[in-house]
Amino acid sequence: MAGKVNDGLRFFWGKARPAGQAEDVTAPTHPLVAHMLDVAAVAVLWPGSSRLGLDRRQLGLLVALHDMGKVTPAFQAKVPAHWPRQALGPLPDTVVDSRHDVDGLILLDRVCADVLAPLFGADADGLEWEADDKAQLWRAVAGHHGQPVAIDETRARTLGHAACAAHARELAGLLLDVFRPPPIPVPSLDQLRQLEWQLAGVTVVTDWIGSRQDWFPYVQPDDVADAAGYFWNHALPRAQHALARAGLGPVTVAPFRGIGHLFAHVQVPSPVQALLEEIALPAGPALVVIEDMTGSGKTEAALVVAHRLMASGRATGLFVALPTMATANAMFDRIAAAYRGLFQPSAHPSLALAHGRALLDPRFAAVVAPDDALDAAAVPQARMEAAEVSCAAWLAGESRRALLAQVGVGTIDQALMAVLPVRFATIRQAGLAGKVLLVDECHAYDPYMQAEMAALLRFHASMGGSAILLSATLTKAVRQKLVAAFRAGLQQEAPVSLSSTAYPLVTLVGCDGMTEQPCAPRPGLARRIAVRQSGSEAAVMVDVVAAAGQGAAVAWVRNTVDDVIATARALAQQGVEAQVFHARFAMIDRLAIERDVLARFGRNSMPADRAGVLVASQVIEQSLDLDFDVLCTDLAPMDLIIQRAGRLRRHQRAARPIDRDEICVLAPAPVDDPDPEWIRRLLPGTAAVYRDPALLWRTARALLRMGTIESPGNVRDLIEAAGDTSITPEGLATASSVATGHGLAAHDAARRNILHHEWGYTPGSGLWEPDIRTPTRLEERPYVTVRLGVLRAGQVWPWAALKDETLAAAHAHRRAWALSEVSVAQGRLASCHVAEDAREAVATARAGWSRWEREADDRFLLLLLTEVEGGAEGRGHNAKGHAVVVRYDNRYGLEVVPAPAG
DNA sequence: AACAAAAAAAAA
Repeated sequence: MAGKVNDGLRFFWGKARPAGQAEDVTAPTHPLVAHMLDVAAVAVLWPGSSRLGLDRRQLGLLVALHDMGKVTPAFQAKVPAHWPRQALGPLPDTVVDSRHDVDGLILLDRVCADVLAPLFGADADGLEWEADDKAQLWRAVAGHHGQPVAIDETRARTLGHAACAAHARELAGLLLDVFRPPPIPVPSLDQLRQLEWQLAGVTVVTDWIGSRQDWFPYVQPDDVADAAGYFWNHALPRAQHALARAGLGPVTVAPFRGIGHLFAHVQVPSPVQALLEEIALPAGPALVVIEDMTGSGKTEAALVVAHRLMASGRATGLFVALPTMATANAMFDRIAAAYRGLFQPSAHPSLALAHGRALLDPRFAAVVAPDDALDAAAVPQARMEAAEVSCAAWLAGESRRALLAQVGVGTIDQALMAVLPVRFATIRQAGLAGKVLLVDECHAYDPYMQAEMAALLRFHASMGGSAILLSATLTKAVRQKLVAAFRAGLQQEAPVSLSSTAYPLVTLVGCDGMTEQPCAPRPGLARRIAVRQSGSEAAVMVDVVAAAGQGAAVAWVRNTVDDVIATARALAQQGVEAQVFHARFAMIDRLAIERDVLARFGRNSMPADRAGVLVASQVIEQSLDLDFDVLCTDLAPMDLIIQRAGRLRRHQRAARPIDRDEICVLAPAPVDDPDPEWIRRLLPGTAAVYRDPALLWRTARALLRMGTIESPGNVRDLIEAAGDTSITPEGLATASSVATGHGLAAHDAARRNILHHEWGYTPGSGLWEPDIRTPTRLEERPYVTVRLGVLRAGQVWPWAALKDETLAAAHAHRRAWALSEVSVAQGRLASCHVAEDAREAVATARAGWSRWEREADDRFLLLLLTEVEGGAEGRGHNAKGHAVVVRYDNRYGLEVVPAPAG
């Protein structure tokens, strides 16, 4: 009879309740066979599985086999009380320890090879599966612990003769009998690579879902005596339920009916929006690059393309990637308002925010439904309809799972980790597979991240995915590189060369080539800003003071925090109380300043409040919608100067105290033959932050020559002129080439780190070593996270809890500490001093932190502050071991100064 | 000699 479990097999356990968990469940363990079938059932029903191109019976069998390694004594002895003596006799005194994922691969690939042979077919010419190719499928299902596994030949010889070999063969035969799959045809190499990566992802996703005890209650060994019966009558119904609860039930995409159906507020589409509503998209996976001015409605235009790609069956969901958590949070709000329009009204797609701090965002936390809320049967109809935006708790709980939601918004890092050899990269791949990958602000990346981006586009295209890139302007070189990466993923090695310098511009890329489509700018958005160079700090200071005297809204963007603070102090001496804004504040204070700055200088600011000076670091460069009458800035690379200039006269205003379309750039004169000290003499900090002085020099020179920044008129020319490395003055050549070298090294480092799709899911596809942590961003120098605390009544309180009482509650603990953080260069502060009598209180406070934060005590510092006039003070040591005083001032932020002697 | 902002970090 089909699917009858041989006597002993049902006693093998697959899951055991962790010690200490409630005993109110019927069984202490879950049979191995049951767990295998649970997970297989989830795989068969998971909508994402359809992309694999496998028959459900084939998929079910492959995924069921993922835990084959658990038949070994090594695994069964892990909980001696559950040792299956009915099958294996008494528990031996010693059992060799071994990993069940590695053992699983050996059992599948070697021990059970002949039993499982019927799964593999031959093609029309009688050509059969290569042994190595079969091994890849086994690797995909066996390597379900986050990274690919290799066969250990010594272990393979041992296992081949072990008693459990017979059990493994029986188990394989049993599962084969449950699923009775038709043979899988011989794949092309390309198909195989796609299949193995995707299979690896599906196995992990479904194993995570199928391992939830509350969705798959433990059963008794006798319940799996009829394995096929268990699969059909228990596993499948539970899997369907589980998928709905996880927020991964099937959803249907709505047909595209025009931009107005997605965004009620769009009455008249902008030219780029109108173009993208109509333009013919290339067949198959497509890359669409949209370059247009800020304020032109690029995001809406991108969602139009995304919807069209989805509606034409090329994708089932969307992931929006942004450069920062703050921009991701803001985008989450915008997408939340529109995403339901992508799907049929009856569908309940999940929308998730994916980044390290997602659950600290109150807007996301508010839409996280309890586990059962998405279970259609359990939720009253009224509530279903009311739930405009929702995300299952299971998805929301963790960033890797959040990527699985039908619509996701998050940091680019979350997507980049899909192409890095980090644990469970495959689940991130599974999350992105079948989605439109929308990358916003895609110019904002350094060489390391650019190389990762290229790798991501290539991998995504290899998996059949489409992508949309948004930017104000890309250099041609970057656009070329990203286009080439996508085409490489489509196996199109023939180079295409970009020619258009039009702006705005839409670039369309597909299997059959590339087209560039110029586009008109949105009417009324054109800008022309004059650029005035100022050669000394003092002169800028005079201008700022004068403008403040006239009641203007003035901003000075400085390149270092120390300069920001020093400038604000100098202004104060002249009677001008400037507001200070940079990132060296505790998060709670930074957010408060941000709110204040937005109220004063934002879109809805009142003329009476606007008079005043803001001295800020790069924090106001992007994403904050600020508007100043007068804008000064330290010299910076061209794209950043253009970004900063966008903060001048950004909004329509009736009257301005100073009414001039002009920015002032503090920069040394771009003389023809600058000496090596050219930038450092005037702006030493700037030289350290922006390492290529030639880039700064070309920026200053181009600005001076053109005299204006005109959008859309000359921004492309300005950026290309600043990036033209063929013009590098001799005096700056050395420093410039050092900087270029750093960039190349970073680029190379990324290329060494990334995963190679074409090598398949093997240990060799990347640096998978467990002790290597591959970062998504390179850190040029180490930073520590300083958490500010205050000792009161023998207890350490997070700084934030003193500022906001609601954060003092126990449940707000995590949030309170996160809001009390400041990031400081380790060179300045490496350790904090804790007085003898505060030691216990500090230890108690740290004990409440997450394991990661607790254990990395050289990276997560707790600084005890004592209140002093105007702020607070603490003590510590810098990286050289010198004693320092940390001053925290409510207006100026955190400063580290040498401790007074003695 | 001098240094922005930015992200990540537990398993099935």
